[in-house]
Parts: sequence; structure tokens; C-alpha cells
Amino acid sequence: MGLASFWAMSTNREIVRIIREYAELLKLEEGSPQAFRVRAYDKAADALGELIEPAADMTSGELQKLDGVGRATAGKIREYVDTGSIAKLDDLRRKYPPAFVELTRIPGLGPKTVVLLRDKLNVNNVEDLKEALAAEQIRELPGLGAKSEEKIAKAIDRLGLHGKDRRTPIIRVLPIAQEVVAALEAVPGVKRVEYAGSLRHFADTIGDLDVLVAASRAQSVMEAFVSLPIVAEVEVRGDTKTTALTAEGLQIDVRVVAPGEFGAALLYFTGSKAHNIELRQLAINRGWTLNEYALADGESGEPVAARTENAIYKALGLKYIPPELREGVGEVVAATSRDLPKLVEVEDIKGDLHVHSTWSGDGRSSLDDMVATAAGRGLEYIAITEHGEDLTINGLSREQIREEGLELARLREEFPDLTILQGSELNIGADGTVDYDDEFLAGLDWCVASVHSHFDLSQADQTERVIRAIFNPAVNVIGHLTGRKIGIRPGIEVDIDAVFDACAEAGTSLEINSHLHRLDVPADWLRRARDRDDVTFVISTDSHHVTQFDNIKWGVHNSRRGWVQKKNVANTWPKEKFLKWIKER
DNA sequence: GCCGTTTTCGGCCCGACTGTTTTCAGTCG
Repeated sequence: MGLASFWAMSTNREIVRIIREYAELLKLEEGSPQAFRVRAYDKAADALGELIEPAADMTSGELQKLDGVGRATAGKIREYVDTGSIAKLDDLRRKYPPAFVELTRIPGLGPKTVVLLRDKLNVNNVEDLKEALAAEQIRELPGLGAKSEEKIAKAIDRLGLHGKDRRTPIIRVLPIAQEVVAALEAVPGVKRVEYAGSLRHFADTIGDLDVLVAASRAQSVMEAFVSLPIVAEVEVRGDTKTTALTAEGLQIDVRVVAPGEFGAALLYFTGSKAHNIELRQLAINRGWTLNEYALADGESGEPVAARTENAIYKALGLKYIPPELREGVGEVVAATSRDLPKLVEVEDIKGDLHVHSTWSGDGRSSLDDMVATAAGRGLEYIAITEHGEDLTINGLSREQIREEGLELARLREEFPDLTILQGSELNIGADGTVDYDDEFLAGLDWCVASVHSHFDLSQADQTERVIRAIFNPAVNVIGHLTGRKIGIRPGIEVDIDAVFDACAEAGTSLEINSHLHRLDVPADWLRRARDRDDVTFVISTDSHHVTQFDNIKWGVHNSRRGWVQKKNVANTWPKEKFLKWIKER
């Protein structure tokens, strides 16, 4: 990819981010996330996110040809591209500062409530809210009561919104990281740029974003960084390290190191701390030292290895350890005995088994486009899994499924190399039953069953309902097991070992949902199954639009972080083996 | 704010559910 298209892409990302921020602040202004103006800007951001060509090069007229972009949005984009800011956005930012906006991230608090809290109780941030909670002032407000106080207090605790525990969901950090990396790669004299830290581990939430740059001169790198539009405030400005904050309060550290030390620095800043300690111990055993500059001889200080991570692992007698595994949970010992798991690569994925189209109420690409895109990506098999009828808004009736089946028959002729399964994403009810009836379900090729409601049952009840779905003969896989939305809503609690046992016994697999909001099953739960071969997984995108097939890489990252072995992931299997497996189940 | 078998403004996938109230805000996909 050339420099020009790097810039084009990062500028589109930047514009999407700006429009989303505008929509976010409009929610407070309008008093509802469902307000039509809010939804209009959100829809415009969707359209811009799916745009390939650089929006910055388009005229207002060209922008308005995009579905969902009209005069006002096009005008704001041009204003941003031409002047670097949007006057109305700046007004909203002044009226609703980041610390106040953060309050809306707490489940149970919407725009109306936070504005009410500010008007009546002068609550401007999470700290103020906690004081109001302690003083039991919130129950005095109209529409709120003692239960609301309890719920809010619990939500604050669980989301880690306060103090130094503050972490940002990966879905917000990753685009920012990509934007910063692309921008710094374009600076003359820069040899390499990588993000490190917990983002490189593919953690669900990120504390600070660490970006490492290999360059002989730091000054131009730092200048380029602090002048990025994403940078709202510069905290520290030094020769090798600059720390800045985004408008949302995410801290970004940029470090510049000599190209010859890049591997040692990347290893050091990627961590984890526990992983580094184990590596340092191995170095000491050999009479060496390991720090952020090099693996070096303890006496002479002569470097042993420093340029690449691989060279350092090799010198320490280890196989290369992928960043996702570096949590100090046995990976160093495994690498010593050459016992690291054989992990999934994106190229291993042969099929996608959770796909929606506009037949589902929330699908955004047509069935024809979804199938053509899957075929174009070289997939061998897919399952079309529209929402089941129990999801009132988005689900399909039996009749609609029959009609869609006719469309699929036509598409199978059009794409003979792609095996198309017809299925459904069923809803697991509070009691573990699912949509439709047994006879109807038997006619479907592949069923995902997912929790979409009743998030507040006890762990015992959640485990029971999920296990009942696992043993339903029509159910092939449990979709996004916890139903969490990272940083927004905690998932359901289940006895994960009991779930693994049930899956093993029933021959039902577990989905690893690739969407960055979900990454579900969470990696730390996946890791609990790392020593068992009787549980089968499926990595799926849950695509609602043609662009989302690309999300598969995030699901693969999450599977790697969870030590899931390639041989246990059914959609890495060749078509023949996969189809035989479904048939014999 | 966007859209339109568009011309000047009404409709925008929407229904069930919870916690709070007695009409509404927020949550789900």
C-alpha cells in the first residue's frame, strides 16, 4: 500500500471518529440515543466507514451521493477537512466535557438521567456521582429509586470507571492505534512502528496505548505525533518519550528507539511484566542481562541480541512466543520444551458459520452481496444464520425462512464452489428453550443458539439454560456465550467448566465471536479448556455487512490469546471433514 | 438529519420488558 492510500484510510477513520463523536454528544443534546438526528449521524458514520475512496478528496455533492449522508453531514465533513475543526462540534464539546460524557457509559444512565443529575445534583463526573450515591441523594430524583442507586453503584464497580483502573475497550483503542501507527510510519526516517502493551496481547480492555517507533532521530516523530488530530493534550514531551491524551481521556505513550534496539524495546514494552520477569531469569541463568535496550553479556556488556524479538527468544533457547500468549501463564516453560500450542492463523479459516443479511432486521447487506463476498474471499463454506422469530424486531418467521431457502438454492447454482448452509441464530429463552419447533428446526443445516435477553439471572440459572440449549439436538453451536459488550455491559455468569463438559458430551461447539465489541467466549475462559481436546470451537464473524467478514482476524487473535489449538477449531477443517462432522453429529 | 413512483413535510424497523411510576427512560438485537 502506498503512502497516499495510508493517508486516505487514516483520514476516513478520522472523519468517522469525528462524526461518531458528534452523534454521541448529540444524544445528550437531544435527550435520546434514538433521536432521529442522532441516528442520522450514526448512519452517516456507517456509510463513511464502509467507504473505500478518501472522503477528504470528495466534494460536498459527491459525499451526498452516499446513502445516509446529506447536506448537513457533507458540510461538516468539508468544514473539518478544510479548517481542521467543526464549530458546532466544538460547542458541544464545551457543553459536555469528557468526564461528564463518561457518565453515560454506566448501564442505567442515559442522556436524560445524566443531564438531570447535573441540573439537580451538580454531578459532573464519576467522582461526583459516587458522592451523590453515598449521600443517598439519587433516590430523591423523579424516576429513580433505591434500586437504581444500588444498580448504578454496582455498575461503577464492575466497569472499573474510577481511579487508575480506568480502561478503554479494545474496539475504541484499536482504530486509534492504527491511525497513530499509520501516521508515524509516514514520517521520513522512520524504519518501523508497532503498538505494544496490552493491545498487542489483544486484551479486552486497554489501560494506556504504547506505540514504539524505530528511527534514528526522534524529533520529527514526536512533532508528527503531537500534531495529530487525535491528540487533545500533551502531558510529557521528551526526546525519547512523549505522553498525550485523546479527547476521550485515553493516554498514548510514544517511544522512539534506535533501529538496532527495536526488538529488545518491543519485547520490554509488550510485556507482560510476569512474562518479562521469566525471560530475565532465563538470561541471568546464562550470565546475561535483559533490558529494554538489549540482551547483553553481564560482564562485558556486549550485546547478544537486540534487533528482533525472535533473535532474543532464540538466544534464550526458546521458540518465538506470540504476543497473545505472553501473560506469564506457562508460555515460557512451554516454549522451552517446544510445547507451545499450534495456534490458528487467519489463513487457516475455511468457513464462516454465523452470517446475517438484510433478511434479519439488523442486517445491512443483501443476501446476494453477503454470499458473493464470502465466495470472493475464497471461503469454502458459510452458514446463513438470520435471527430466529423470538427476537421480535429482527427475527424471521417460518415462512420467511422458507422464502430465503429459495434464494439460497439460486445462489448455490451461482456459486458452485461455495457450500451454503441454511441455518438460524436461535434465541435461548430464560428456560433454555429456543425458537420454532423441533420438526421445523430439523430442516435447517446449522443452528447457532445465543443469549439475547434475561442477562440478570443467577449463575446457576444461566448455566442451566445454556446447558439445556447445548443438549438441544438442533443446536450446533452456542453463539457469543456471555453476551457481553466489552466496557458497556457485563456478560452473563456461567459455570464455564460445566459448559465445557456439556459441550463435550453433546458434541455442540462453542463460538468465538470475532466482533471487537464481543470477543466472546472471553480468552481467559478459553484458556481454561487449553488442556482438553474434547471441546470443539468455531470462530465466526457474526457479520451483518459485507465489510465485517474482515473481523475474522479479531476472532483469531482472541482464540490465540485463549490457547485454542487449530485442530479443535471446526472451521479450519477442509469442507469434506467439516460436512462429515456435522452429518455424524 | 435524511429521504422521497419528492417539490415541501411526514416518517424514520418497533415491541417486550424492568424499574420506576401511573407516563416514562433505558435496554435488548
